[in-house]
Amino acid sequence: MAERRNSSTITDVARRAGVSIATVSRVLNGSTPVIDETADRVRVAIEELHFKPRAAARILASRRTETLGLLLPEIGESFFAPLLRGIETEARIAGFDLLIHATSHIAHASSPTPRRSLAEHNTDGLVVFTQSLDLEEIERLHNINFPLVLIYQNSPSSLRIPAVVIKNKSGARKVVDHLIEVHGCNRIAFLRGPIGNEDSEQREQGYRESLKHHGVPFDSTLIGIGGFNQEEAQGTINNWLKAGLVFDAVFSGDDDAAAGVLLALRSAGKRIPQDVKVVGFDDSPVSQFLTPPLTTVRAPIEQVGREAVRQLVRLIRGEQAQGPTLMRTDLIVRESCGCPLPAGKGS
Amino acid sequence: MAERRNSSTITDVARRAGVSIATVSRVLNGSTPVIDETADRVRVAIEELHFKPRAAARILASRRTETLGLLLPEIGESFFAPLLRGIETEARIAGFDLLIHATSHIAHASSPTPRRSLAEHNTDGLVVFTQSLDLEEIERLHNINFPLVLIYQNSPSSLRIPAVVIKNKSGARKVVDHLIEVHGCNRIAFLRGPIGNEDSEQREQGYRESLKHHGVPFDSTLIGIGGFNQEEAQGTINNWLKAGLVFDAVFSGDDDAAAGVLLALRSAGKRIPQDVKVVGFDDSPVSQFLTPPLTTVRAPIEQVGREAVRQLVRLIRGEQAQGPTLMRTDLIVRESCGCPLPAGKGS
DNA sequence: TATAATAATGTAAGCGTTTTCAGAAAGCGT
DNA sequence: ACGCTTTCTGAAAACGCTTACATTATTATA
Repeated sequence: MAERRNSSTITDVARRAGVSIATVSRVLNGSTPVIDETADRVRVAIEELHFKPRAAARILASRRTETLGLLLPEIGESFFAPLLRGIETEARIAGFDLLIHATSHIAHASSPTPRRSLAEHNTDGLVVFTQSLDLEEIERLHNINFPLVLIYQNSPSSLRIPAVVIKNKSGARKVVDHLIEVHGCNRIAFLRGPIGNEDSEQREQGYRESLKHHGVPFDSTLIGIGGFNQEEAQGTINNWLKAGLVFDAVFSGDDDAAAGVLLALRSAGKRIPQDVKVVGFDDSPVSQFLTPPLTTVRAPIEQVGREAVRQLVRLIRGEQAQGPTLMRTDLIVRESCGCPLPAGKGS
Repeated sequence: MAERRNSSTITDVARRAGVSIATVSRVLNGSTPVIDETADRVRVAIEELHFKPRAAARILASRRTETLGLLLPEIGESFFAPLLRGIETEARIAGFDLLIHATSHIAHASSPTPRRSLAEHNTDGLVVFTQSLDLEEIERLHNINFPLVLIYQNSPSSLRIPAVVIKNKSGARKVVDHLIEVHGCNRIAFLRGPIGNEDSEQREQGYRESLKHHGVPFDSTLIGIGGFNQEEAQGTINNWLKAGLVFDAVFSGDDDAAAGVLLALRSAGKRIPQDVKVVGFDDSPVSQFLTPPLTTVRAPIEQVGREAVRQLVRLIRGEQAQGPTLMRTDLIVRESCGCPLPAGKGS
């Protein structure tokens, strides 16, 4: 590789400005007052030499990385962009860098072990998405007092790690209530997310509660696998249709899966919402573009990201940890549930 | 903040294994052969002490960061997830970490200067998305021989920086040809992307070429702003409709914008494709869910990400730089252009 | 005016690795 | 048994910063 080791260091700057490296460091960090005139000389020298402090040296000396880590099981579809946008924005505001690891492929990848663990010494704190880190490791990190914020996942009750989660149960409750109360559905299918996923479980609870509250019998054959993705949901609906299962509505665990439901239903000649009503969860960007526009539950994805980082930064700064933060949800009524098109939308 | 500085260092491991730190480093990196028995002792010690090497110390000593940077103007919608997935996957395979900076908010954010520049000393190389870094800085980095790969943007001709780009012109050409040849359109509007965006310009070229080739007159009033996002596109179409502009098709610069076009058209009571045909570009995940499913040009977004990282890694390893890599596109015919639904899709 | 307090700067000791260099041990041909 | 490689290992010097502490210059106080 061609050489490029010529770049200047703090020593060069100090020499050129006629001060000690400590003073340069001070104007760099504002850690101690420096006489204006001196500081200016230093700034000029920095400018002239195009000096950029090495992050590694800084980190090593200060023992602060100024970097946050984001752990994800995988980089999902519609859900992912707003989440990352929230996280990146807030991290930037707080002056932190962002390191991203999708952990899923670690297991079955060619590389034997992840070389760096994206924790402890490489970041000041971690935003941990559900199912991206096993409980054992979460415990270990928490026990050594490493700042951690969980998102879309509650803390194990013994640990009290701050968590930012969606009000899944009440959200699910709202949308299923709507299906029953407004549209008179009584054979409502539910499409689960990945196994072990908390969101999915809580949404199922809301679904069951709503059923119970309205005296609609629960039928376990109406619970299917959606996997929180389009393909699996599509497959499940196809199978059901083939098997002749009867249902008048589908509550899909998330919007990506709802897209699959719509696809499967339509290609089987079912009309939505006349034959089957469909609702989702998340109000991800796709949902308004689906056919018909999807009735869903708005979960403030970007806000979850921002709030998580805010809490993480507080933790890093040594402030008190918070309990779980519950983000509210809103029912977004569009057309896939059978409600009429809102009036007055034409230009 | 509570203490957690107790974690072990290479010195602790060396002492426990009864070797020098140099030897520990060697078994850590495999840089020099170490007798099996000794190596095992070291490995045991590492295990027992839960030793994790500090990345910062490593970077400082080795002058390699093992980190790649991704520079983006902003974290967009449907486009973004596949791109990042490609980049992250390939980076992981090559053993690099990934640092992400969205540069847009730097300009108008509260923080005066970005604290760290995500270049030179903080990463081994950079994947640079269009409009995320100004030409001056690109030149500077290239001149000091810093590994750089451009995506969705060609290298300034004087510089010869490797770039991974989409065959925009031929892609646009294909889809506009289709509109003219198959559907007989002759008042085709084009919705531009952000100003200065190369993709947009090349797509416009393809559009113009197709018009010219078929003898369809070019009308500059049919060129509008789409901004590569839903909102702007929606606004433009609304304005056109209000102004009574006549067009029989819209070629939207990208799929996000196409979604906006569809929304605006529909809310004005236009039928698609009967009244107006609509086509997009990218084949982003939403496009198949739009109403009607969007005819578009498939651009291999995830592949762009992967290829960019592969080239970047080669550059970092000191191999020869490549010229621009053009990724092929395919016309994806769905229904929004007026083509009939493909047969045999029912289950 | 002498002296204590205060403010600005410099000195130098780390931070935890990698890596160069040199030394010790072991193998080998003669 | 002798030197000559060939392996493996250790000592110690970087890497480029931050920061505790020492020093000097300045001002306030008696």
